[in-house]
Amino acid sequence: MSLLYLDRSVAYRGGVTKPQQRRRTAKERILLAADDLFYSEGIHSVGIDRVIAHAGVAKGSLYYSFTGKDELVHEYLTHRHGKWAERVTEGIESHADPRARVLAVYEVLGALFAEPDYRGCAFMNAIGEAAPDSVEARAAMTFRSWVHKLFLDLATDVGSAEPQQLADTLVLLYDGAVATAQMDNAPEAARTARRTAELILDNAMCASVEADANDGMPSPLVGEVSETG
Amino acid sequence: MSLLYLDRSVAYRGGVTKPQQRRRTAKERILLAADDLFYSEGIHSVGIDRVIAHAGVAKGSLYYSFTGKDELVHEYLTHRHGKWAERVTEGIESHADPRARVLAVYEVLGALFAEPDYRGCAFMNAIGEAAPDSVEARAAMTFRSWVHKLFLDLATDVGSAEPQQLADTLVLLYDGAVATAQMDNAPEAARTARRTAELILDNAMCASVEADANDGMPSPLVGEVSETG
DNA sequence: CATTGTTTAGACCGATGTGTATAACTAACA
DNA sequence: TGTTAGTTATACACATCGGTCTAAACAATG
Repeated sequence: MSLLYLDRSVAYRGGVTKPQQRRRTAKERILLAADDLFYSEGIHSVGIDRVIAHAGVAKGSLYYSFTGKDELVHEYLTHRHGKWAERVTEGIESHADPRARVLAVYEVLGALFAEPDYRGCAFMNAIGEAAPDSVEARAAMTFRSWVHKLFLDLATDVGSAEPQQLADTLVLLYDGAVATAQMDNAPEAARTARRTAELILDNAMCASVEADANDGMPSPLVGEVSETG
Repeated sequence: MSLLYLDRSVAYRGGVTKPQQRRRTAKERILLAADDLFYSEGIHSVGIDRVIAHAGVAKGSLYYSFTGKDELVHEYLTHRHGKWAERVTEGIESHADPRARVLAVYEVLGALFAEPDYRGCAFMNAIGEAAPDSVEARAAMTFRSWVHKLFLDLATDVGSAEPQQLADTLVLLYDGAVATAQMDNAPEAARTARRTAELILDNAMCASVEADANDGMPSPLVGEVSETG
C-alpha cells in the first residue's frame, strides 16, 4: 500500500508550517485509540489487538513506541490527567472571585457530564479493576494528589477558617458528583454538587465569623461528631 | 482423598442441629471465593481457575452449580446487594428519629470504610470495567434503584419541603463518601459526609419553615442556579 | 441395595491474551 | 547516496481464558 506512505509523506512535511494538519504519528494514534477504548470499555477488557486495529497501525509499531501494555496504560492515564487538569484550570482562571473559582470546578464537571460518552472518572474505573500496587494505582495516586491540592488552594483563597476541612468537603462533593453522574447517567449531579458547595461555602464563612465573635468556641460545623465505626 | 469425603459427611449431618458448623456446599464456597476475589481484584482480572482454586473445588462443581461465569458474577453482585441492604437497614432501624435515621446511613458507611479490605463500591467497580448492557450494568441498576428509594423514603420521613432534592443531595454525599474513601484510602470520608448531611438537613428544614413564613417565596436552597454545561 | 444428586480430578477444546521475530518498505537526513 | 529511524504485514510462541467432557467416587434417600 504505497498510498498510505504517500499520505504520510505529505503529513510529515506539513508539520513545520501547519502542525495541526499533519498525519498523526503511529504513537499518537495508538495513544488516542487506547484512550478511546480503555476509557469506554475498561482496561482489562481491551486487548492490544483491539487497540492497534482501532488505531489502524501494525502491532510492531506498538512495541516500537511502548515497552508493553503497562506503559501504554500509564501514558493513557497521565494523558487523561493532563487534559482534565488543563480544562479545570481554564475554568477556574476565568473567574477572579475566590468563591466563584470554587464553583467553577463544578461547572466544568457539568460540562463533562453532558458529553455523550462520559463514563465516569478514568482513575476510579482503573483502580476498580486493578491490583493495589499496579500502574493504575500509582497514576491514580498522582491524580488524587492533584485533586486535593486543587481544592486546598481554592479553600485557602476563599478565606475559610478551616481550609483543610472545607477542602475535604469540596473533594467529597466532587467525587460524589462524578460517581453519581456515572452510575445514574445523571449529568444534573453537577448542579446538586454546586448547590451544596454554595451552602458549604456560606456556612464556612459564617463559621469563621462566628469563631471570631465567639472567641474560640467551636461552631457547630467544627464540633466533633459521634461516629460508630 | 477419602478424608475429604469423611469431612463432608460429618458436615452434612451436622446441619440439622448446628447449621452454622456444617461444611459449606461447593456452591456456597464458590460464591464466597468469587465474592472475595472479584471484589478485591476486579471481575475481569479473576479467571474461573482462580475462583475454584480459592474455593478448593473442582471445575465441574462450578459448572454444575452455575451456568457460567456470567451467572456467577450476577450472584456475586446480588449477594453483595443483599448483605449491604441488610446492614444499612439494621443501622437505620436502630433509630426512631427521622433525622437520626438519615445520619445512621453514614455511620454504617463509616464502619464499612474501617474494614481493612474495603475497596469501594462493588457495583461502581463492576460498572467501570463492564460493557453498558452487561450483567454488571443490570445488577448495578437494581442496586441504584434501591439506593435512591432508600434516601427518598428517608428524606420524605424527615419532612423536607422538597424530598426529592434532599434525597438527591444525600445520594451524592453517599457516593462521594464511598468514592473518596476508596481512592484516598480515607475512612474519615464518612464523617465528612455525615457532617455535611447534618448541614443539609438543617437547611432543608430551615427552608421549609421559611417557605411557610415567606408565603411561597423561593428560598435560597430551592432557587435556580446558573449552570454552564 | 439401587437410585439419584453432588463432587472430584483431569484431559481437552478453541479463542484470545501479551509479547517476539523477521523481512521489507518508506522517509528524512547527513 | 547511504544510513537510520519509523512503520508495515505476518507468522509465531506461550500462557490463560471460558467452557465441555468423561469416569469415577461419595452422600442421602427410598
